[in-house]
Amino acid sequence: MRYWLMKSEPSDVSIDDLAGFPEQTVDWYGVRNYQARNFMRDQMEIGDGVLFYHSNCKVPGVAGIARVASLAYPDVKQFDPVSKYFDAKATREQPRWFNVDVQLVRKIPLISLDELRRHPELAGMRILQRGNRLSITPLDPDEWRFITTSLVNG
DNA sequence: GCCAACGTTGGC
DNA sequence: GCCAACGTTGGC
Repeated sequence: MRYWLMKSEPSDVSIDDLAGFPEQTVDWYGVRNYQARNFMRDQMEIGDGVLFYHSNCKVPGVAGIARVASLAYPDVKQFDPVSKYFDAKATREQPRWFNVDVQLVRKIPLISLDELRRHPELAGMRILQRGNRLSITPLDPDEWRFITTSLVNG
């Protein structure tokens, strides 16, 4: 059982979009970074905890709690010539990009990036490090616990 | 919309 | 396999 922080731009898929999807589940398409892909393909398991993070928006922060709902499988968008995520070098036989499904557990009052920075317990979070751009990062169990208990209920 | 940081690409 | 050029990310 692992824990992850996954960034989504709300103009693409917001927490409310997710809540309205069938099964409140989305296929996490469009990851085009090898490190982030490898996390999904090699490490994620069904039931892993996910913090759903809103990025590149007015108030960035953790917008909900979710879970990994499938193992990784080939990202369908890599085969779709009209998609901006199309990859001409990917084939059905040799897919390059993978994604898992992510299912909403519950929406929470937004924990802003500012708020995250305020807690020394979270100082080690990848997302808070200077220059970090990875869209999927692992979370320490302690960080997960602190955020999903102390911050969500406090 | 600016720009620092970082990843990828491709010529050599 | 180096590294300059270029593209992207994402907070501000």
